[in-house]
Amino acid sequence: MQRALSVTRAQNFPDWYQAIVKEADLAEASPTRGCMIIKAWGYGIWELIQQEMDRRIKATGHDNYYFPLLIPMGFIAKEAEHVDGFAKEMAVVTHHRLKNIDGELKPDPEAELTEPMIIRPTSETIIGDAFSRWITSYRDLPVLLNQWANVMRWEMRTRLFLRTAEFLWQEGHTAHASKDEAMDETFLALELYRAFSEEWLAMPVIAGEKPAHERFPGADNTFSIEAMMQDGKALQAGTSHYLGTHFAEAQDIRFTDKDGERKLAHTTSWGTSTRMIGGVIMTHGDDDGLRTPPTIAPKQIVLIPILRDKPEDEAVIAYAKALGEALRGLTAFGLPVRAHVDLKPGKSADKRWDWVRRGAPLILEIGPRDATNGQVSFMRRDALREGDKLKSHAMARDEFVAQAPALLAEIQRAVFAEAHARLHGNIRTDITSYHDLAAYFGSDEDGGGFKGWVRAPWCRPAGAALDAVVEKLKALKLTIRNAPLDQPATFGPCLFTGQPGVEEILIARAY
RNA sequence: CGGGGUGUAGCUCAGCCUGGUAGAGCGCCAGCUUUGGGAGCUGGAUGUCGCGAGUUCGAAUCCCGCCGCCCCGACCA
Repeated sequence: MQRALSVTRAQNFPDWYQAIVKEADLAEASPTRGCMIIKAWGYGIWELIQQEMDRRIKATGHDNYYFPLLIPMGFIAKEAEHVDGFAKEMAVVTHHRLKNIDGELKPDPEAELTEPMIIRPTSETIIGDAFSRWITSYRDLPVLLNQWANVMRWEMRTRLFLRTAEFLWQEGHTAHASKDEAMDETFLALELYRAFSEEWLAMPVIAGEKPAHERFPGADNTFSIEAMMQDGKALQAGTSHYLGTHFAEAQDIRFTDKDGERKLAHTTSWGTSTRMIGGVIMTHGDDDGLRTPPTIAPKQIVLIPILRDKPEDEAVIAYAKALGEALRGLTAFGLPVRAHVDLKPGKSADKRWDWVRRGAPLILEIGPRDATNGQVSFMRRDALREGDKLKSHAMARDEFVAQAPALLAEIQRAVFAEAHARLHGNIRTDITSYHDLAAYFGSDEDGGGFKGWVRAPWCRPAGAALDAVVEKLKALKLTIRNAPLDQPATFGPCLFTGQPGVEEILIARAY
């Protein structure tokens, strides 16, 4: 069977991922190492993610701010764990002028900065500095802010959307009078991400707390949402941190409480990034390209007029334009329907495959017969084929217009249901020992195939005992993703030690 | 940053071992044919062979250095 992509998932999942990013016109590598050029379809998806995420962030009482890209180097040094976590991947700005030296353009040695700047890898330090000036009284709290920005981390190995040196994200930063309040905020953000991911990206996730060794540098608690990709690997799609008073101590974020005492503020931070697009690709993509969930499809309904250089072309174009106009007058997911008439010159078959690869949810092919009979021929991208053939539906024009929002909602439900079944059908709870874990994940060489996740109790060891567990998992290329928020009342024995378990964790291969 | 691979037309790649005029398929352009679905025929255009230095009468090919990308590892809130 001829597929719209050059590689199938079964042949080679990483190659398939690269093919879809390129062939669905999402992004490409740039001349700048590790950084990507996000193209129209990919950036359009990001804008729709931003729009709805921003709405939800504001609806929970946060305001947007903007802080500088460059951070004085001294700032990053203030919180010890934070430095350790980020020092290795920092881009540093050291000069403010170039000079032509012997025909070569070089940083001017005479223009070296007295204090180098780092390009923000995250903004805790520069926002903490502002907090220390803004917060003096309990009346100033809580501070609830968010920032949309680009950040840079000098990653050793990059993959488009999943891990790039520069990426786009939102970072929420808040300061509170008490630990309880800050913890509530941390969970609020986590729940916002869970709901957003499932409702808007149609990407089911499991929210939980990261184990100690996976915490954000400088956090007391780190929580994540984890999604399952079609190869069984886990993808961390959002994180939320309770930072305790670490940054408050390091940056002197103090306030006078009602009782007249000077107290340290409790801070949080939380973020989601363009990485979510990578998650959407590996959740909803198929061998014909992306199946973009209608909520985030830059064009939800694409109309392709079938033209043949004949007089009747004009009527076909007029019919398609009028239909597009009618569709744009509708509302879906609380927003105007995004319908597009593709009038670019070119063969209609090529145009159709372009939209199949990008994953426009509804693809309409409007020919002379449709125009004459007042009909619509359309394909649902989520259920593109019947057997080897493309499945085309026919419907009266007015009925289609009446049905379009419901169809989009149905597609959204369908892609979510598929992903939901995959996630919840592939978490094994019957693996109770490291031996069984190794038997399950260790059998790769004999063609292993799809491996899901394992959910099992553990005794939550610390120190050297935790290191030993991490090593054992590493031998199987496994990581602990998180301890899901919903925990049972009682626990079986620890998967690793056989001692009494204290919580259940998810174990998986991960991106 | 370590090990391996790789870089030749817009894309996928051959040519490199054994130095001697830069190739194929797809795509692109033109013409004709076709027309409810990834069309056919004919003709055409397109290359600093990743970059730099070297050996040679002559380098895509051999030597050295550098860079990008891919895989594995390390690293990765």
